[in-house]
Amino acid sequence: MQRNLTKDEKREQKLHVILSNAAKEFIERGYYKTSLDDIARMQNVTKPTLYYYIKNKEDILVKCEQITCGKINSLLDIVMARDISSLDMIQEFINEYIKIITDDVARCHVRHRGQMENKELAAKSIKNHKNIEFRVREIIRRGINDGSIRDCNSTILAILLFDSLNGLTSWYHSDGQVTLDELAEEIIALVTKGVSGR
Amino acid sequence: MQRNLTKDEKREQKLHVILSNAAKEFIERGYYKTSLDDIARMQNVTKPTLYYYIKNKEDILVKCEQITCGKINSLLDIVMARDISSLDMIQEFINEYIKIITDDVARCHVRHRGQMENKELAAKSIKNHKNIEFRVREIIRRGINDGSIRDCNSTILAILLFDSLNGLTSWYHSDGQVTLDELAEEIIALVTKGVSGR
DNA sequence: TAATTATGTTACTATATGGTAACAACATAT
DNA sequence: ATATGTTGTTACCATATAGTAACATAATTA
Repeated sequence: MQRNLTKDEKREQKLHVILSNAAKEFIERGYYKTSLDDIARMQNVTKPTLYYYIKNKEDILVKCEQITCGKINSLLDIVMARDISSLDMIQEFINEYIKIITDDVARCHVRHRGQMENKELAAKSIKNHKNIEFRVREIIRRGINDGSIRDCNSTILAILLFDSLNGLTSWYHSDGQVTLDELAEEIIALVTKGVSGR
Repeated sequence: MQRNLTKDEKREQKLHVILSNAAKEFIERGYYKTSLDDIARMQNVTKPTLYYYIKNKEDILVKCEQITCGKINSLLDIVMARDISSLDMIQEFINEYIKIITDDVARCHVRHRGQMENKELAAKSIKNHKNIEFRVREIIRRGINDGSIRDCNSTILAILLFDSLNGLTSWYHSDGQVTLDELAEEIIALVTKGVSGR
């Protein structure tokens, strides 16, 4: 048995359910094809009730983003603090990033990042991602300096890395044939060694 | 001076203008935020006029897809017919694919692929892409056999390759600092050699 | 020139849906 | 017990917009 939840914890929990359900639906049917009525129905409540937990429809995207970017930045904090080569940092990052990103809320964020109708929110969203990309670029740059990473365009590399990692969100499902570990291994091999035969 | 266009050529041309404009707007503002009235206004016509060129709004996505997939499949025909190693085929493919994909109509297709509301159209769209992916996988498989490509999971590799290439559509703009050739070079280096320092 | 077809327009309908106001019931704290 | 804040409801509005019908006109063909 779980101890009784406080009022705030309950609220938090309900918000999380709303976000998960909405995220899943946004991914499967699209943001505009999923109405607030649909989302409310999934919680067995009515639309106005949602407004106790979210400011408006777009706020769902914002909240998904906050949660996901929070996780990614924490991961970067941890990885960058470790006493390992930059190449190893990248590998470690890939390993954990995959785990973070294959979750409905994160998927939803990746798919809708920077697409808010509210210009300010959209700008903030893009900035959020750029910041994460910048931090990874920083690791790459250090790697080029310490020799663990081949001399290359760190900007392009960072982008390509994120494109392939984020691409996972649209095809990887945990119930498929490929496990997360296999996947991570394959990606890391590709990133480090490339595909060349000899 | 250009010779006079036939009726059908004119029609074709107008359709192309509609598709380009719509594609650009769908990318920038989103499919649902761009109304048919908006698109019509760009051509200085009214909404009903569009219906002489397209069946309905979704048909714009379908037509963008047909054009783009046509180009990609032709490219694959050419590349696969050449008498070069499979690794070289992949390199050649990347080189040309980048040129195809950095165009508004292709961008629009990439962004909206498989997202039609009409289930049949969506299924056909996914199939279209899967077929292209399959052909690239076939090149990879041959490459593993002939030794030009390292032993790896061809399915995952094909997907990752397309994810990073298609990712270009959301950040690469020809007016930026990176030229298409530099970009292709960097991607090919990454794919073949990876990033490892030594 | 007459007839037909392609291309365009104005005006409209049907429908969906984000958001809100007003009200109800419940839990909690004093 | 009573007051207060929280969480929920029903009913509604405003607005957007895909698609169509009916009509007008230009262009092409017979």
